[in-house]
Amino acid sequence: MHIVVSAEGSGIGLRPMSDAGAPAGEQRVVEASALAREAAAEEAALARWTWDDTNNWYPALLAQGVRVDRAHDLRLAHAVLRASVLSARTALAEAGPTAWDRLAPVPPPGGPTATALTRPDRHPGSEPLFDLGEISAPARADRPAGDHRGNGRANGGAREQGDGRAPVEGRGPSPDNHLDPAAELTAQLRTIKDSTEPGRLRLLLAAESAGALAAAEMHHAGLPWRGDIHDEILTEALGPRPRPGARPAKLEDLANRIRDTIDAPPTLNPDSHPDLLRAMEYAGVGARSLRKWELEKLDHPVIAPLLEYKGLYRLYTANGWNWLDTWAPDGRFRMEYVVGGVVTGRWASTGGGALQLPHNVRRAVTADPGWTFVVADAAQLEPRVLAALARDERMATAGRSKDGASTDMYAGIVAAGVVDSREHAKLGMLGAMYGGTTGVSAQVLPRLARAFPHAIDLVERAARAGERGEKVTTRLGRSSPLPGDSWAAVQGSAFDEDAGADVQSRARSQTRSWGRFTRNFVVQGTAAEWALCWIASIRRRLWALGELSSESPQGLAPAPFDRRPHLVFFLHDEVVVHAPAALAEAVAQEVRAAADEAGRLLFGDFPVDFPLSVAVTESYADAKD
DNA sequence: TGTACGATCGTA
DNA sequence: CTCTTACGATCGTACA
Repeated sequence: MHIVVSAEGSGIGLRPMSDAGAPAGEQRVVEASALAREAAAEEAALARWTWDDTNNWYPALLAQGVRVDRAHDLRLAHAVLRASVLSARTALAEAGPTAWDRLAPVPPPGGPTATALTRPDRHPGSEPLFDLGEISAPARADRPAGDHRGNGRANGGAREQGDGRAPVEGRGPSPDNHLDPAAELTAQLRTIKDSTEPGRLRLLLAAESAGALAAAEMHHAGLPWRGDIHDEILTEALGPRPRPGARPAKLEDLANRIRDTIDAPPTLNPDSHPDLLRAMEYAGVGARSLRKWELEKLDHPVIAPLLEYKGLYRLYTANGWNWLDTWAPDGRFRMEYVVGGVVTGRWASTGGGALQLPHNVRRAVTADPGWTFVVADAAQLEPRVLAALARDERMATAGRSKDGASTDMYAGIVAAGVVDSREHAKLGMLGAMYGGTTGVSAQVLPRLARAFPHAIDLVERAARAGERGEKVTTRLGRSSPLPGDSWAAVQGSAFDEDAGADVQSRARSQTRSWGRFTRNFVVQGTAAEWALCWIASIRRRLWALGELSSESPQGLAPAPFDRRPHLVFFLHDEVVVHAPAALAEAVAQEVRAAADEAGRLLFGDFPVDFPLSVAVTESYADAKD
C-alpha cells in the first residue's frame, strides 16, 4: 500500500494507492500541522510513503519525532527508470522528458547560517534547469562521468534560511511545476511491471528510497562532534587560533623557514603557487610543480618544511576553526548527503565535505556519554562484488574464509597461488576494475585473467561496450549514461579521409577513457547497490531493536532516536552507528546480518561472502580503517 | 566586486 | 600512449 503525499493548497493530500498503482480510496486533505500525527498512526507506519522528493517532506516529520518505515521517492525512481536498459522499451522511457526529469534534488533543511553566504542559491527566475540531454549525455567528453548532476541548489523554490530550523510544514512542489505524484506513481509501477527485470528494479528503487530516508535521518541526528577536541587537535598542530586574517603561528614559522631556505624576500607568500614556484626555481630547487609526490622526489632543504606547510595549511583551510564554526557549531555535524548524486549510484555530499572527512580530525567524532559507536566497513567490497557479478566461483572462493582463516580477499588470492604478494593482488584487482594499463597492475593482470577468467571477462566486456558508445548496467538495473554529442562528433571526425593524426589520437584516447568509465561503472555501481541494501537493512534492524528503558542514558540525539541506536555516518562501504553502550554488541550483530542480507538480495544463492570489520569504540578515530 | 577555472588534495 | 575510477572543497589567479 502506498500513501501518495502532495501539496493541496495550504493542506496536504494523502491518497491511498495499491501496489499495482490503482486508487485504493479517496484522497484526504489534512492540515500541514497534522501530517506528523497521520504518519505516526499505526496503519500508516506500514504503508510506503510516496512523494516527489524525500527532502520535501521527511525533515518535517523527523522534526516532530516521527520516523517512517518505507518510502518511494518519485524523483529518484524516475531518474533510474528513464535511463535503465531494463525499462528501455516502456512507455515511460520512450516518451519525451517530463517535469520529473527537470527536478533537482531538494537540499536538506537547516544547515549553517553561513550557507547563504558561501553557497549562492540560484535566483528562482534564472534557474538553469539543466539540459535534459545531460541526464544521459555528459556535455564534456574529457570528463566522462562528471557534470551531469543537476545543480544541487537549483530546487525550484527559495531555500529556507535563517535560524537553521526545519519548518514544521512540508514544502510542496513550487507552483511552476505541474507534477502529479499519483499519476507518476502509477506510471512508474507500470514501467517496472513492463520491464525485463521487475524484481531487480523494484529492489533498486526500494533501496534507493530507503537510502533517501537514511540520509535525511542522518542529517537530522547529526554526527556527534566534540568541538573542544577538534580545537585541541588544531591548536596542537597549528598553534592557537589566530586573529582573522593572520596565519596560525606554526604556519608562520614554516613560511619563514621556507623563505630563509630559498633566500626569498619576506614578502613571498607561500600560498601563491606561481610566486613560490618562481622563487624555488631561482634557488635551484628543480621543482616543476608543487605536487606532493613530485616534491618528495627532490632532495633540497626546502622540501621538508614545504611539505609540512602544505599539510598544515590544508588542515587549517579545509577543516580548521572556520569549518568547525560553520558545520559543527553545536556538537553535531549535519552532513548533507546527495543520494544518487554520483552517476554510479554512490552518494555525493555538499557542504562540509562529509565524504572527505580527513583521518586527522576524526578524533573529534566522539560518542555521547553512555553511548558508543559501532563502526563497520566492508572488506574489499568491490572485488567481491565483481566475483559475484561474474559468478566467478574461484574468485569468490578466494574471498571466503575457511576454518576461521583470513577473510582478506587479497590474501586469499595469494593463498590460491595466483600472485606473489597481497600488494600485487590488490594492485592487480584495482587495475582490472579501473582499467589500469601500466606498472604492477598491468604485469599482474594476465595471471588474474588466467585464474579468474569470468571476472576479468566481465570488466573487459564492460569496457568494450563503453568504447562502442553503449550503455552498461549494474546488477539491479542502473544504467550508465551515454557519452555526449561531442564524443560522437570526435569519433565521427576521426573517420574522415583527411583526419589528422592528432584527431585520431584524441578520438582513441577518448574512446578508451569512456571504456574505463563503463568498466568501473558496473563494479562501483553494483557495490553502491549492495551498500544501499546494507543501510536499508541496518536502519530497519536498528529500529526493530527497540527503545531503551527510560532509566538508561538518553544521549543527546534528537527524537525519535534519543533512546535508540541510529545511523550517523555512511561512506560508500562504511557505516557508523551511534548506540547506547549496552546495545553495542546487538548492533554489531545486526550490522553483520544486514551485510549477509544485502549479499543475498543482490546475488541470491551465489556463494560469496561480504565480511565486515567491526569496531566498537567511543571515538571514530579508534576504528582502524 | 563577482564568477570561472586550474591545481591540489582529502575520501572510498 | 600526459591511458587506474568516482567525487567535493579550497585556494589564488584571471577576467569581466
